[in-house]
Amino acid sequence: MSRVTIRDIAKLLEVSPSTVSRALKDHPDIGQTTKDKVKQVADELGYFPNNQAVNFRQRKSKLFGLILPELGRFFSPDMVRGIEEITRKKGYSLVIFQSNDSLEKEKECITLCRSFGIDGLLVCLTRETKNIDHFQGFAKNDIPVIFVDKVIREKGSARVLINGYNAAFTAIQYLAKRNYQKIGGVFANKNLTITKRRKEGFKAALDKYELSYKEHFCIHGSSIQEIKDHFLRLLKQTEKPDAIFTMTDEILSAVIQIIHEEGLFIPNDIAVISISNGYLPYYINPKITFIKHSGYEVGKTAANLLVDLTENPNMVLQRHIELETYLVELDSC
Amino acid sequence: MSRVTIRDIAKLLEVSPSTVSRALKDHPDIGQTTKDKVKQVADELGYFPNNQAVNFRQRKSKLFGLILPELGRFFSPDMVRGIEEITRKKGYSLVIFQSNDSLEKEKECITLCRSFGIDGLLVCLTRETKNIDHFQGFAKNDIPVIFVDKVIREKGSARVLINGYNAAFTAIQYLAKRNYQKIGGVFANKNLTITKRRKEGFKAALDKYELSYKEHFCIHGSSIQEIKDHFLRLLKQTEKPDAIFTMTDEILSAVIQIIHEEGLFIPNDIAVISISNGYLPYYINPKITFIKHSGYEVGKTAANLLVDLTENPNMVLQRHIELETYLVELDSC
DNA sequence: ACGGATAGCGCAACCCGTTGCGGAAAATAG
DNA sequence: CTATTTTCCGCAACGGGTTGCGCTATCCGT
Repeated sequence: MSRVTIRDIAKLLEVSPSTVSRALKDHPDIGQTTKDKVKQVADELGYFPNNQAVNFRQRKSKLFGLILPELGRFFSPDMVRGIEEITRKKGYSLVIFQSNDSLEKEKECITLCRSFGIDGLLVCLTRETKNIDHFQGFAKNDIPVIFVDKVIREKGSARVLINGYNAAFTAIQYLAKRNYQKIGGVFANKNLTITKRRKEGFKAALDKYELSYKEHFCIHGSSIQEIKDHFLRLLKQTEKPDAIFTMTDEILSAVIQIIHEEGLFIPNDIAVISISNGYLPYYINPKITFIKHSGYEVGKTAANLLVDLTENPNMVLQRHIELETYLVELDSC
Repeated sequence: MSRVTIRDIAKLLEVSPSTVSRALKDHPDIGQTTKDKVKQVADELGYFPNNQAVNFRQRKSKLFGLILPELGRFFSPDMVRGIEEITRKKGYSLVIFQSNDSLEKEKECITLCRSFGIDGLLVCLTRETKNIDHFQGFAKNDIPVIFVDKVIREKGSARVLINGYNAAFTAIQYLAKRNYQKIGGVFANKNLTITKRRKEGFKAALDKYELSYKEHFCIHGSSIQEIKDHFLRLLKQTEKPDAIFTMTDEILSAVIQIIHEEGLFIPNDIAVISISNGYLPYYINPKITFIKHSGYEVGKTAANLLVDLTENPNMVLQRHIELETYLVELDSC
C-alpha cells in the first residue's frame, strides 16, 4: 500500500495539486469551501505530508547533526537529553554520530552529515582533533557549526562549554580554605583545551593560596585504565597528597575505585573533590563535595544557539558561551 | 555558494546529467575515458551526492528512528552506543527522540518518524503505553519496528531485551545460597512487563529455596523519589529484610543512597544485589555483586535485527530475542 | 453597462539524482 | 560492402510538495 499524496486528493476533488497544497496550509488564495473539502478528504485518506519531498524542495532537512566521541555515562547523556529537548521543541530532529575519539571517524561523520543535508551541527571534538579545518565545508554552505564541551580555541568558531577555569579554581579554593596542603589533581589528556583550562584554574588557585604546585601530584591520562595506573602509582609514593581534585566524573569514578581498593578513607586518608554533573558524588560513601556543572544546561544552551544561528545567522552576537558552575557541599572535609 | 550538482558537471563536460550519474557509479554503459573525465571534474568541483535527492527518489531515507523515554545514565547510553555503532556500520544513521515517558509524546515521535520517512524504528516504550496499536501505521508501509528493553508482550511484534526472569532468579539464588532469609526487592512500576518478568523470576527463586515471599518486603515505584520514600519506610519497619534485590541500576543508586544515609553497612546490616549494566557496582564501597546485563549488547542485537528486517523482511525467523545475563561476584556476602 | 479591483484557482517549473528506452556511431561479422 | 551486434550516450519522466505568475469569474462602484 503506497502512501497518499497530494495528487491523490487533487484527483479525487478534481482540483489541481497546487490548490490542495495551498488549501492544506490555509493559503488566503483558496476559498473556504475548497479548504474544507480538501482537509476533509485529506483526513479521510489519512494523508500526511512527505517531509522528504518538502525538505528536498526547500533545500533544508530540519535535521541537526550531533557528533560526539562517545556516549558516556555522566556528562554526555545529559547533554544529549538537553539538546534533543530543545531541538525538538524548535521543530528539528537530531541525528547522532559517534566519532570514537578518532579524527578519521570524525571526518566520516562530517561526510555523512553533509550528504544528509543537515541544517546545523553540534560537535564535541575527539582528542585527536588539533584543528577545525575539516569543518570549513559547512561554513561555505552557511551551515552553522557549534563546538560543545570539548572545543578548540579558534577565533570565529561558536562554542558552548562550562567555565572550566573557574570550576577548578573554586574546587581548589575549597580545599585550600580547609587547610589541605598537598593538593593533587587528576586530569585528562594534556593536550585538550578542556584539560588546559581546568589546569590553569587549578594552578591559579594554588597560587592564590600560596600552595606550591607540585608536578608529581598531578597526573594525566587518556584512558580510564591509564588514569587508574598513574593514580595508583601516585598513592604508592612516599609523599602522598592529602587531597585530590578530579576534573570529570569519569576520572572521579576511576579515582574512587582505586581509593576503595587501597582501603583508604575519604576524607581522612585523602579528601576528594571533583567537577561533576552531580550524580556520582551521591553514590559514594561518604558523599563528596563537587563543583556542579550541567550537561543538560550545556546541551540546551548549545541547541538554542544553534537554532538561532540557523534561523537568523546575522542576529546572533554571542557565539561563545561559558556556563558557570557552583559548589555543592556534601561532605565536611 | 550553492552546492555542486550533477548538472554542473554535465554542463562543464558537455555531456548529459544521466551520463554523469552513471559514470560516477561505474555503470558499464559509460566509456572509460568519459568516466575518468567525470570523476576528475567531480573531484575538482568538490561534488558530493545530495542524499536527500537520492533518498527521495528511492523512497527511502537510510535513517532509523529511536524512541526512548529518556536518555538515562546506565542502561540506555550503552544501548544507544551499540545501536549507533551497528547502524552506522550498516550504512544507516540514527535519529533519536525522547518520549519523556509520556504516551502522547510517544505518538508525537511516531508522527515525526513517519514524516521523515525512516526506514526502521527502535522503540523503548513509555510506562504509560498499554498497547502498541499506534505503531500499526508502520506495519502498513512495511517499515519494521523493534521494541527494545521496555516492551509489551504482543504476538508478532519484534522484541529485543534481556531475560529478566533468569536475571532475577540468578540474583535471588545467589542470596539464598548464602543463607539470607529475609529477601526484599525493589522494583519499578508494577504494570510494566519488564517489572513483571523480573518479579516472576524473583518469586520463583524464593519458591525454589523455600523462602516465603513477603509482600511487605517488596516495594514498587515509578520515580526515584517514590522508590526512596518507600525504601526508607521499609528500613524503618520493625522487621527488616537482610538482603535487597534491585531490578535496575537506577533503583540501585536510590537504594544505595538511602542505605548510606541511614548509616547502614553492606553487607552486614543489609546485603544488596542488583541487575546492573556493570558500572555502578564498582563505585560503591564495598563493591556489590550484580547480574550483568549489557545495554551495549542489547543495542547491537536490536540494530542488527532491524537491519535484517529492513533489508530482507522475509528471511528473518527469530523476531524475539532475549539475551542472557550472568553473575559478577564482587563481594563476599 | 462598462472599467477596474479582487478573489480563487491552475499551469508549469523547480529541487536533483535515477533509470528505462531509444538512437546513433563504431566495431564486428558474414 | 552490407548486415548485425555492440558500445556509448542522451532524452525524458519520475518522486511529491511548493510557488511565481497568469488567467478567469465575480463583485463593486459609477
